[in-house]
Amino acid sequence: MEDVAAAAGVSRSLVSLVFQDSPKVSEASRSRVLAEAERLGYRPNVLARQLASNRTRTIGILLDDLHNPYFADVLDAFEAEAESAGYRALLANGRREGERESEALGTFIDHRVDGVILASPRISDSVLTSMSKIAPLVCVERRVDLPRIDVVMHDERVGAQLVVDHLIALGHRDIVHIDGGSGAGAAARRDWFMQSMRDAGLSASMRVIGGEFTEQAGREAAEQLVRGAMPTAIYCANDAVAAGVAAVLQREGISIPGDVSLVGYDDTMLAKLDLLSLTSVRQPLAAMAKASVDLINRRIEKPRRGAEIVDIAPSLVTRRSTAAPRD
Amino acid sequence: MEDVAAAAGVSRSLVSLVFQDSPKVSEASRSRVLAEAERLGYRPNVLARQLASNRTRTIGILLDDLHNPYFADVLDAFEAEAESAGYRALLANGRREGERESEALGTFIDHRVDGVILASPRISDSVLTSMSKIAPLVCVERRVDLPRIDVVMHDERVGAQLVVDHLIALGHRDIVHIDGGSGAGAAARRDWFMQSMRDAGLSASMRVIGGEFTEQAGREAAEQLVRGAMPTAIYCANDAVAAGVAAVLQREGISIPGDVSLVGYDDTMLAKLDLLSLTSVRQPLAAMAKASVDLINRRIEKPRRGAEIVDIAPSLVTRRSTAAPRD
DNA sequence: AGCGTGAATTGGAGCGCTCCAATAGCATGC
DNA sequence: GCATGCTATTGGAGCGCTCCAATTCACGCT
Repeated sequence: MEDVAAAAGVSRSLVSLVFQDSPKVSEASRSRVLAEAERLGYRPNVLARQLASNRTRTIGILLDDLHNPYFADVLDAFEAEAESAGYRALLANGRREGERESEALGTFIDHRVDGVILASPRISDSVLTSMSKIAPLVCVERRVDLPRIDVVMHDERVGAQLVVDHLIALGHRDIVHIDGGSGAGAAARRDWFMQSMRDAGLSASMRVIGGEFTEQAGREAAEQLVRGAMPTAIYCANDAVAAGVAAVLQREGISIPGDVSLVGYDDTMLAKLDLLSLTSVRQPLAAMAKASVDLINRRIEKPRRGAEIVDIAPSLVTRRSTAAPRD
Repeated sequence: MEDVAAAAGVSRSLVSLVFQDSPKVSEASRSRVLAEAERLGYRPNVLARQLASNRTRTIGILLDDLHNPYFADVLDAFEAEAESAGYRALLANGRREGERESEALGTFIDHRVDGVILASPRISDSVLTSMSKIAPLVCVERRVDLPRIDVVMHDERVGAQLVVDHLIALGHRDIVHIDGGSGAGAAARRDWFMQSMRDAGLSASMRVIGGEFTEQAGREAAEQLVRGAMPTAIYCANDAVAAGVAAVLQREGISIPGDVSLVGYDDTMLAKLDLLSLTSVRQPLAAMAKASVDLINRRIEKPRRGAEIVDIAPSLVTRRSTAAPRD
């Protein structure tokens, strides 16, 4: 920096201002400094800059599991939003363990991020509370109820409603839900399914099978159905479960959607696969990302604000896995 | 830090040494400092530490596309390896554009990472060359030939050999390869397939169809095959292509592996899907990660070392998509 | 000529740490 | 009683930047 300043015949401060895009630098000085910097191959040291300004313009994004294609979509949306709001995104991989997640959160704090977005975190409330005193935290898809922690959810009620309405409109009545067991959000998904069915006057023909958010769980549930009474439609807790179900049905020679309609959740890469072409609920990730970054910005401005909960409505993407039931 | 030092009755320097795990601190001082730090909630500022020490103990990992499940596997392996070698991993998402990748590489450099691992990068040689003067660079799965840039590859020759041997052992002779077009590594994959077929004396019955590394390309190639002469086995440039092929075959009522055997590449989540259960070549990611981090370490020690190329043999994972051809 | 104005520029303190050379403390050996 | 060699500590300069208050400068105005 010293060298650039000398070469351009200005002070170090002026060089600093140029690289901050300050409006109060004359055009002449600006271009001279820029030219010399280019010539000398100077790039500002981000570390020093962050240390001196006490602002990193960085948001930490903590993901649960990058193997789940859903989180790749989540990442994309959030990274894009952070970037367009002028932040750099730092990424960490929680690998489905609360312990590792807490650690990653600590790393974010150590790096003085301006805020952290936690996607479906498993971290304990006590860790969340203590961290929330240091940096703004936003929980996505987990409804925590803690003093200064904002929450962004997609609206499970709407999701269930969309699925049930779609299936009923096609003529289905005998619908099974394979749930996500004790996984995050599984209870809400199941409960709203039941509520929607009841509202439609179908409490008699609705069924729920216990599962998990995995392909394996989908296979097991499907085998159980194949041995017993098949419904005309199966609504799965997520796309992975639906993939497991599809595998078993195919092996058994049961056609989708000819014999049974299949619905997933999350609209991941799996649903888009032509082999599966799965009707699925698409979470409003872009809107959720926008809301999250907004909440962080607002909490930076006003740290003592009360916690907010934002709910955003999902949409249904219909594909070839759903159709009217036979006869 | 000042406060901790005062509370523990020692100097700032001593506190610094404690947090560096220096061996020359007495047990008494160490525990006193640690206790006070704990009590006061002190955590060292990573930024200041990195600035002062001029070492970040951080490796940048540049991925091409997190939507491709292959890269989720790559990330896992490399992150784990970096961590166990005492580095923190910084992640960036290139999103399949050389431009964005160059930018991300610039960000890494700005953050003074100790080294960068580039997975299948599309960056131009000139950018690579200039960046390699600032930080150690390792290219994974791209065979660049530049002065100080090390390369880690999995051995395409072995991969092709494994596939061809497996299919021949099952009794196949009429084998089609759907290639990756102009994608990274596609040429090598195709060429070694042809070489292996020739070596087996099957040049007459071998065929290659032009494609791309996408599901869409797989569908198109499959449609072409369905309309023309079907082989007894199809070897795809990657798993996504195989998924596309499988979708078309299923729709046409062509059974896998009854009528035709299918082989993929990369052994991603897709291959593991029960619906597909795809025989696929597994890249030795853990070994590749280890080699990469090693190369970075060695280049930090000896920056002017000549470029090295490391080749690592992959393995074949056989699943239900391959079997002996009909009669 | 003297003045006020606003824009452009500058000097220097400070961000929170590391690291080096210097110092303190203390048991040894003679 | 003193030099010697340790190890445990300390002071202070310095990492590369930002940011504030102060200064300079050119300009138009009375």
